[in-house]
Amino acid sequence: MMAQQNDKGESGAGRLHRRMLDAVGEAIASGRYEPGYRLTLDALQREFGVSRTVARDTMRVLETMNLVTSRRRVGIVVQDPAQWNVYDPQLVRWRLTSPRRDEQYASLTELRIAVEPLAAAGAARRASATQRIELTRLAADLRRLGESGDLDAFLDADIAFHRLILSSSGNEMFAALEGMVAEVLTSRTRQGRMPFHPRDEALDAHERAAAAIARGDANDAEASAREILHEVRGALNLS
Amino acid sequence: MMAQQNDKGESGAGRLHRRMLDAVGEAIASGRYEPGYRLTLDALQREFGVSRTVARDTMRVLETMNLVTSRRRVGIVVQDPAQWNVYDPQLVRWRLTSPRRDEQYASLTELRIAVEPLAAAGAARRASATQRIELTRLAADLRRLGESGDLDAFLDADIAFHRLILSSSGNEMFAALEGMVAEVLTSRTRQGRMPFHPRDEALDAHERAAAAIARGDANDAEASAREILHEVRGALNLS
DNA sequence: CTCCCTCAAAGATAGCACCATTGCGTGGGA
DNA sequence: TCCCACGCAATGGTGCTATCTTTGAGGGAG
Repeated sequence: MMAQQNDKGESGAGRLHRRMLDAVGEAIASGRYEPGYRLTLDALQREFGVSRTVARDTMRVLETMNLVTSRRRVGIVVQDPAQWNVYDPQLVRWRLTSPRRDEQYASLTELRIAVEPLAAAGAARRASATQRIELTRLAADLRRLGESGDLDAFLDADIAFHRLILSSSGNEMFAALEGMVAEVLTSRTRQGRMPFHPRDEALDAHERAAAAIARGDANDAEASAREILHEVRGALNLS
Repeated sequence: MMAQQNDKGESGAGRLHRRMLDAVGEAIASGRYEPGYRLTLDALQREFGVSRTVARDTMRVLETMNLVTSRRRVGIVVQDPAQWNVYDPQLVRWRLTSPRRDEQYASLTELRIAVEPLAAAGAARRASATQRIELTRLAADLRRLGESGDLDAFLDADIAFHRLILSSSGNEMFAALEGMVAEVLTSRTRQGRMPFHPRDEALDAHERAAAAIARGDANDAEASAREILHEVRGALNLS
């Protein structure tokens, strides 16, 4: 009867609950809604001009990410960051586009340093034949693109290289970090945060890692991956 | 008209959507609903005797975990495991109580091996004074309980020890793995999967790690943590 | 006769409004 | 001080409309 004043009129059309989710999620992730801040469904549906259904769905999703808890009579309470489900890719994205992006970047980089060497070792043991070949090809591409100076193409190849190591590691927990690594690498280049001129050592290490994985040498693969990440280490204020 | 035959009658009362979530989530995680299997809201609300609202909420949550996608006209489709949000603690739990628990256990253990050494190094740099003291105390407890043979108490202390390292690492991505580590350690003991008689080397390594963290020696902390995890490595069929 | 294109109907989610129930925190009264 | 009633806010339910998109039927062209 007098329902839809908003869904078709908006550019986004469908997925209007996605817009609300992004808005609220980003607000919490960025700290604009502090821990302890109380929301109510009523306020939310008025603020976003949506129905109770959509507001409820949205809050339910944020609840499973542990961004909020909802209790009767008290409302929807923003939780302490320590409780958050920080591996949720959506939350990672929100945090990477917020003022606190630097913390997030540092944490993710440290996680990369932890995971990628073992992922490389796993790949050396468990990658398929085609994955090994593809990895070798990508290492060669990296060499070529690095020397040609095409940073965008280099970034793409670099992402593909690291993704492939993770996904062929045979460990789905590692593979699930694909998107995170892509995000971090992209962010690194885009921001010039880590002045980016691929050094010979790095290119060598990529090739050595690819070769080690190709011939199934887990130890060397792990060591080479560690070397790849060595320069990254400098970006964090540790060691 | 024929609505609530179940919510009050059940012991759980409130959170009836939690029960449905667990049921469907566990079914998907265990592979009982294979990738590509199509659910519909109608079928779900009939199967679980819930209303559309609850069914929708539930599916929305599963959707943000990437366990399913819901497309118009086609229904709700179970996604490929590669897409799953495997770091969601809820999903971890479902997978650990499913027939495929062994894969999950192996993956998580490998992740521990990757993360804990770096977490220990981080703790050596960034732990608070009280955390360092507590860690030393826990290491001593472990020695005592290990020698006394009280496996349950040992498990509790072991969990506390590893949790504390993760949470004092200063990296919230590491800290978020607390629950996972607790789950893995518990599972290890409960199943006798890894025959558990704390060896002297392990107890020594725990004490060395605690001492290294206490005095801020990141390198030694990392090495000691690696040593702690060394015996765990044998449980996986790698290296 | 067959193939392809178009278009309409069907089936399913997306979303809305409104309603009853249930916890539970707070403040007023004994 | 303690207890209880009141009201707020979430939980869960019902029925409806809008919209999308798949699928299949029908018709025209080769």
